[in-house]
Amino acid sequence: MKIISWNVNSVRARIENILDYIKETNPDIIFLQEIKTQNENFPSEAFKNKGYNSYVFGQKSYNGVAFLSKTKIENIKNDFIRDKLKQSRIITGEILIDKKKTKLINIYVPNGNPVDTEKYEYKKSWLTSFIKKVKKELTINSNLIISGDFNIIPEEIDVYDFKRYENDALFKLEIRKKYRELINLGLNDIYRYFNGSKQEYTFWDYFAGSWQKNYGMRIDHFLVSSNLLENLRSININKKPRSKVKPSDHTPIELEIN
DNA sequence: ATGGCTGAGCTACTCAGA
Repeated sequence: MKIISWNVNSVRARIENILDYIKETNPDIIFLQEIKTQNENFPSEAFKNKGYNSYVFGQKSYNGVAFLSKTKIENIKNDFIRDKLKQSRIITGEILIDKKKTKLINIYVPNGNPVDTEKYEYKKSWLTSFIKKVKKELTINSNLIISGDFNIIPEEIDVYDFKRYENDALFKLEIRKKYRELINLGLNDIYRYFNGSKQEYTFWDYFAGSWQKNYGMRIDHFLVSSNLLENLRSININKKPRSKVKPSDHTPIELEIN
């Protein structure tokens, strides 16, 4: 099955692009982030018409995450961690992969900039709570797929010019160490797992011709527990949606697993 | 290069993103 993660930067502003993408790619499950709408305004009908169920944890104006899925996702929850600011940043559910009960965790990690503000503190405490909960989760379920917009550049090769980002909330060592902590729980960065030292990005700023100059960064990830490695087939960053008219600033990553 | 786009909410302009 094909599982996709995409920060769409508003599901309503992006609806045509998303429907085109679905038609071209035919994914089984999509993890959406930054839907920027409340549940009642989510375009569930448009997705229903294409054969997808919607599972939404929305919020007015900002944030918001959702699953789209051709088949039912069980045990949908939005209380994986207690969010101090009550922002809609995690939705979880369960599916079967190769008869293994697998937990899907769709996340939109706080950006954290500027670093000398409470926004940065929020990102750190959010990540600390998240790591703690993932660790606990792994004691009861060894089949996890965590994906979404992590707002973390894991290593120097994951950004066009790392020196520019050394004091940025996406690349500060303190934040990258949180990512490593997560990995060290027994999770695998699947893009790296398949691609060695290849340099590809999932995000390009709207301004200053970042896309045209390929001034990007890899901040959207798939982390998969070791127990599921044998089921992985491929991973792909699909740059096509970023090249279209009225694009999101992020592009989808596509995981093939069965 | 701490903001030069973009979106939401709203109908003038702020907040947020990365």
